[in-house]
Amino acid sequence: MCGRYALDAPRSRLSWRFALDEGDDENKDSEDDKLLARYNIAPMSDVPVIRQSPAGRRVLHRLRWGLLPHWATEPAIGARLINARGESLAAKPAFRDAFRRRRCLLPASGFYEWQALTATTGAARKQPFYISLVSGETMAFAGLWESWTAPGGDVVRSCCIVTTAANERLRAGPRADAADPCRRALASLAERAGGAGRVADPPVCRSRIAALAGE
DNA sequence: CCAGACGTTGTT
DNA sequence: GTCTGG
DNA sequence: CCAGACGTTGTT
DNA sequence: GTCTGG
Repeated sequence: MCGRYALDAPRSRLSWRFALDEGDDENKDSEDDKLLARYNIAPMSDVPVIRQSPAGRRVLHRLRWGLLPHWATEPAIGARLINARGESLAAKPAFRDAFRRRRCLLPASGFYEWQALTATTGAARKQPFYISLVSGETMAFAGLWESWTAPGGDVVRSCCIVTTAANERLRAGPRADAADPCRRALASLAERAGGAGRVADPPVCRSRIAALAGE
């Protein structure tokens, strides 16, 4: 599953990595800088998404994470449709249409998974892990998207992330080695977030994730 | 038939 | 404990 | 995913 | 809009 992730990549890198076609007017979004430098991306926020135009152009667009099917009655519906299981989405009413006609990619530097700690104290704590490619390269999630029109007429473009069985090739856990690419990437993200280019994210999450980076 | 959901995860 | 909102 | 709410009455 | 549960 994926409920939080990070993206820290300039447009030029995404353009190269995913062979984007430049020139689309939507490509020039004044908030791009904020969208492309985040280490704690949460559902219901706007995220950069790569879509293919009818003419076949690959373009970076900004959509809300949390799918709003065409039959949705209120935007809050999207809060529960942040992931779609790859094994079943073709048959699910919430995802079927989007799966047939509206697929996309969500570029990411890495993503977070939380593991429950069976601490001796009764307190149920969770340990976050940051997962990224060993190469350090930008990755992308498979995604679906929708365009939803609110009763009032406002249009909301939304998306969700396709999930699948855990990848067996994942390394068996973070190394103590400070040179571990995953740790280096997270440390870099945490440092960036604490510096001048800080992004607006919940302080509690920030400290927890920063704590992970520090160990 | 109508009403209500429409999704995922992880778990003693 | 469980749901909602972000 | 996490954080935070979780409820009712009556009212200029 | 379409499926599921009652």
